[in-house]
Amino acid sequence: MEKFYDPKQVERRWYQTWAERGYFHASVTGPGSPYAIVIPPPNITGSLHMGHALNNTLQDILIRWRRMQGRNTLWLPGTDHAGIATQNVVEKQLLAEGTTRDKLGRDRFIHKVWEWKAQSGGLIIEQLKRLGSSCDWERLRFTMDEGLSKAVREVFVRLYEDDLIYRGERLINWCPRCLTALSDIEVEHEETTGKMYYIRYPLADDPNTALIVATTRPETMLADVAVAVHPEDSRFRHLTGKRINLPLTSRQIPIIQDNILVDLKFGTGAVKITPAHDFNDEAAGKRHGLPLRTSILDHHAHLLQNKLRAARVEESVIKELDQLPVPKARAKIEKILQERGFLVKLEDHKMALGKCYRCKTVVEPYLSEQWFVRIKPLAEPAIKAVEERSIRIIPEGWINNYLGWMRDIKDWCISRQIWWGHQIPAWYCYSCNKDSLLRRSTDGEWMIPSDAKPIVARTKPTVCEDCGTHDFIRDPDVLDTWFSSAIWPFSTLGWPDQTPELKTFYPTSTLVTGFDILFFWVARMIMMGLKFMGQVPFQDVYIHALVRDAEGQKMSKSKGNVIDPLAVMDKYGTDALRFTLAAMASPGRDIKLSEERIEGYRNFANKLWNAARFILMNLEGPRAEAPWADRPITDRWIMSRLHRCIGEVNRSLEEYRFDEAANTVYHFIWHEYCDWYLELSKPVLAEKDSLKAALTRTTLVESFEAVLRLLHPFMPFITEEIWQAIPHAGESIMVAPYPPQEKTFIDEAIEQEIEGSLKVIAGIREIRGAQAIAPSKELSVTVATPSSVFEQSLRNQQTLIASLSTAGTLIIGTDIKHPASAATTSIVFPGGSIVEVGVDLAGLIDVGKEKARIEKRLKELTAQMEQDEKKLSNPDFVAKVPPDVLKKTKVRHEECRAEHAKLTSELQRLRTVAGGAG
RNA sequence: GGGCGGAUAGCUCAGUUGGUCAGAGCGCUGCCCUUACAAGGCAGAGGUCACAGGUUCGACCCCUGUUCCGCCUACCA
Repeated sequence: MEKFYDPKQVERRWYQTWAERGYFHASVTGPGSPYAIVIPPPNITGSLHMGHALNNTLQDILIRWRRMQGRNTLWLPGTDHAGIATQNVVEKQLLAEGTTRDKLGRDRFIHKVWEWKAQSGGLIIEQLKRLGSSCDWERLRFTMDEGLSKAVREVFVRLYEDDLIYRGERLINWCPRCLTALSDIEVEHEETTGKMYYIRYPLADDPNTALIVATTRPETMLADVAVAVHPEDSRFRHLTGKRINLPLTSRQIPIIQDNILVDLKFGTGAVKITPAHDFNDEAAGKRHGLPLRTSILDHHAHLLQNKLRAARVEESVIKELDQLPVPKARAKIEKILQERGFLVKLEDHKMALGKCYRCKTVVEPYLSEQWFVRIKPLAEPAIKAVEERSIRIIPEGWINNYLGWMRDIKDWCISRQIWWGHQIPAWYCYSCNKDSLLRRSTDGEWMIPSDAKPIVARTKPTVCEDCGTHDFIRDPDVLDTWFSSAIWPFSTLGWPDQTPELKTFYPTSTLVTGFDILFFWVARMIMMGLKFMGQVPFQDVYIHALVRDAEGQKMSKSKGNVIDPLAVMDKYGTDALRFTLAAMASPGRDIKLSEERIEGYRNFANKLWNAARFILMNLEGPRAEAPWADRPITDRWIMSRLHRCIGEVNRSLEEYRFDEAANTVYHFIWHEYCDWYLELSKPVLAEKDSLKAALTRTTLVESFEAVLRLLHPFMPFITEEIWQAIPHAGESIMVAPYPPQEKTFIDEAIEQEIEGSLKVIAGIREIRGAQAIAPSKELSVTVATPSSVFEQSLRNQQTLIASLSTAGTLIIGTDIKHPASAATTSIVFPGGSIVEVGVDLAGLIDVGKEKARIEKRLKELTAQMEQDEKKLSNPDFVAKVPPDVLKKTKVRHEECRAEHAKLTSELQRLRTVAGGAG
């Protein structure tokens, strides 16, 4: 074995072996109670980033842990077609090839996307494999594969039949670059500084009087239908009902009162109402029965001549604005208003601009025909499920977040004006609608008029019930990508068919995801699961943090602060990356990832590797079995410690405390198993042919083998590699049992005895450190203790202590006098029963250093004693404190006093020595 | 505007129902290439737990306020 662990070849080899042996596959008839996780399907356009790495590491830890526990474990993988994102990617590629999707036409474009998917869409899957993900690849699903598409149509039709889906003309968020509608949550708000325009609106009957209206989007004024003032605003009360000459148009609009839209304390107190361009205005317009004047924009967010004309904008203005995109139109309007004296004031204004979450283009509220899910009836049971804890959300802080959003949920716009996705299963009779049917100029798609009657069906209808003809056109829109994601937990298991998979694995056990898609995905899965399966889709939702860079910034390509998990895996190994992510996954806190931390856990892997080397080197001799009570005490000690560790790791994992579990096992392996147990075993093993050595060889194997199993979910590769090299039962650690805590191994008395000895060893080393005495220098050491029990236990471990502290002679006793001649030193362990360790330094001692050390310790002791005295003299403390705390305090106080006394006399003596010398 | 979370060692973060919890990793200092490991060992230095009040016998922990910093959300035109 090499001195350094080399992950590269190990990882590839073992992953392949596991896959070949079918360990990843879950059978519906498999033994054990089912444990299932459906993967949050990564986009086919995706490449593994740290978020994926974290998300899938945590899932794999759970999966491997449960699988080893003997559960019938399924991790169902898949990918998402990612409508807009994928379409954007392929469009970019087309552009490079000198063509566009419009030139290609719908069918050929979609064909292109499938081609792209076949070529590049599997990348993320290969990357997940590199991470060690033990998914059941035989069950790999894609949101647009046949079965899932069928499920999507089924869900759509049923929702429509239940009147939970409707079509209508609404104001929606429109991305002028992607040319599609977006749902509310697909709009990201970003604080930006814009301008606030103050515009004069002259009264119709008194042009010298005017209302000043404030707006951030002056171009929309051309579509104003009214101006609102607050009913309690005395400034304007007399104007209510009067009309205004809308500047730059030949229209007159009314002044009305509205107490919802208008905030008395904000702006000028007068608000323009533009229902076609603003969500609040739309609502206000509805309240007052105002006309819903159509938008002045086209779908590229360009101002359009004929629409402006319909709004009765002056021809000269139309000429200047025609075909201008919004930002330019805004500048132009500003100029025109300025010239004509309508612009009274202009100031900077902070506001939250809505942007497309896919392409960051500023979205425009846009009036158009869309499909919606009537969401309230679906949300109610989903709220209840979480309130009643049928679904646990972990950490619980997210529950309120979820409930708040669900209670205030708005209808879900599910139609998208793109091509890549599930086309809406709605058809329209051609002959019934032919008079109003138009083709869109850009891509030639049909524009379905709002009064057209949709026929929603699982398959294309054959005959029109109204006119008997057979020609149908299909609704050109596709569904929001999240529509198919919403049914992922059951569509992937074969629904709508009643498959054995569905029966065995639904509801799934745990969902592991980031909070960024709590609303996009989790909430909708809960709604759909309850609606179509009548059961929650998962029992637990574990929500993990975001991975950020060392400065706490969200990692993104544009910021250039991305730590690439693949590069990390190359450099440090997959196990190191996985362990880092697990150890840092504290609930409710973002992960600020730094390379140093990963390096630290790479070192940990190497530590384990070298422990394995040590053990393998020592397996030469015979191994013996013996009743547990006859094993060497150090062996019994480490097994006791191991089983405590096992208990904690299991408990932490039950609570989704990946960080605790990882830190516990890390600390145990490095600082107990390696630092102490392997060192303690050395003197035992040195007696090559002894029974003790033979027994310890057995324990070495047994304990280490269990340690590897304990660690396997976190570091699957290195544990398998080592496990295969040491004596073991079974064909792979992946399918070996996860160690359960066995209480019979836990022995409090032995732990105390060994740990007391360890403290003595540490004490002797400390003196070496303080006095700069080489570890190899043999010392003669005197240990004094007032406790005969402890004395006995130290005597039992005398050889061990001497060996690990390089004490040539070691004297242990209850009441030993200091050797009269030599300068000696002593050390006392707070809380332990040792009162003094005297070390005969045979003239090596540096008196000055020693005095400083003792003086410092005396200061600490004094402080502690004062504090305890205060407590103990306080009657309230004595009366109210729990007895064990009181007892501990008293004991500590006594110990402090004793130590203080000893050290004081020690110091006195040193002064004499020093004085004598000087 | 509302909501949530954070402020603990030089850096990144843990800290279980208030009482041996002031901790880890990295970094730093000293001594060690001791046949598992220098990607290592042993030892050490380093913190008024953001600030100010309060509750309590006792507060990093609970309450109130303040100051910074994140994030989510929202109709301030």
